[in-house]
Amino acid sequence: MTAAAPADDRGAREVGRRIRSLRTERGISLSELARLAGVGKATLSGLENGVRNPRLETLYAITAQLGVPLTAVLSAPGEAPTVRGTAVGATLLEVFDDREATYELYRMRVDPGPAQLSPAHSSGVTEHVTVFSGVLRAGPVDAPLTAGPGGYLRWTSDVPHTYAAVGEEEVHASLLLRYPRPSTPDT
Amino acid sequence: MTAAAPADDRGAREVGRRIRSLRTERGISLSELARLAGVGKATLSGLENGVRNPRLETLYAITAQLGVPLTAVLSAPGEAPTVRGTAVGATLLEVFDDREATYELYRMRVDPGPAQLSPAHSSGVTEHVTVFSGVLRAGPVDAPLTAGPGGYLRWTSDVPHTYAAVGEEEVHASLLLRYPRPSTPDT
DNA sequence: CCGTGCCGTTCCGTAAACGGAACGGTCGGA
DNA sequence: TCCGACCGTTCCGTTTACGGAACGGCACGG
Repeated sequence: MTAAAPADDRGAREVGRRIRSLRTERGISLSELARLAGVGKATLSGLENGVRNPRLETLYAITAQLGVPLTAVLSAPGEAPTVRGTAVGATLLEVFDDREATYELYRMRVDPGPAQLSPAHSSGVTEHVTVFSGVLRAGPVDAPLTAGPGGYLRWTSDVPHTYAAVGEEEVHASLLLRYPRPSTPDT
Repeated sequence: MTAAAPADDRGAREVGRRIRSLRTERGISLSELARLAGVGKATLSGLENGVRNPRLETLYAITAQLGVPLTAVLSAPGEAPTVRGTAVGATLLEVFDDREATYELYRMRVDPGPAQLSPAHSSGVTEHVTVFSGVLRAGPVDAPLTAGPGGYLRWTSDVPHTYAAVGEEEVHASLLLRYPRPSTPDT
């Protein structure tokens, strides 16, 4: 199938896949979601299969019913990685400032191949990684840790550390950097 | 029918306003942007004035020409919480689809006060929380876990679970939901 | 003073997304 | 075994966003 996809602007297909994922996660049928969202079954079917260019209104009705913002189903393909290295690409998703620390939340991708080294950060900085797919080997260069899908790694990054994908599959993960605030500058 | 505004799903108007802003910021005319993006002037005009429900494809062509991601003209960042309960508010930051599982990454805030209960999810779903600030008590109702700033919690959420802020400080955290894929529907 | 060029809007025929109905397939109970 | 309910896909007439062309308005130059 899909020999000649009628309307694949290579974004529509991914959007469809995400919607289908969100729907099946919730355990509801296509028919039911279509009814709840007030759209036709044909519309939703074609949308999930990536054979339609949905109107914004349609997407909005569906994502609202799924309880997610529009941005959650729209791929950000042209998005330039914030950090880029030989093997690691990371996109900054959010920054959170607290009195005690600053957090930076990244989506990280590690390509197969040689490990990438990262210099030591300032004292007290910790890194938290949750692996989505692939197998990641990361941590201090002298004592790296390994985690597969769903796994969690944490280390203090005040020493040089390394990232590497184990095997041929590229690794997707969330990376959280925690920078403790050196002192509390009163406002 | 056709009240005054034919197509104001209160999103289309804002989208149009943002596009017009981005265009005028760059000092280019409507006609020129339409030509560069490969869309008709009528299309862009109607879109900026919020009298059309654009197709995803159209929006993509225009935002690409403006050099901004699609998300830039849709919902503003820091939008209303996606999930809202008595004590917990969460915003979906990203969805990641893997062959084995789907991940949803949220920014979560838990207000002080009574704990909020969450029903059981389907089997195999795990929740991963990294606390930014405050002290969080969360997990299965019969065996909740506790973590402070920088701490990490993980539990399987196929049983009813609870979230609560310990003390008077509101809790900020990242929440990662992992939904194992029940089966492999596509090729 | 009027022609020229570009602006943004409006008109109009066409292409495509839309909703409703019909279809084949699967599951569970009588 | 049969029947009914529901699933997701496909067909089809309707609605509507689409691009091209024509329009009025404004600024500049001859």
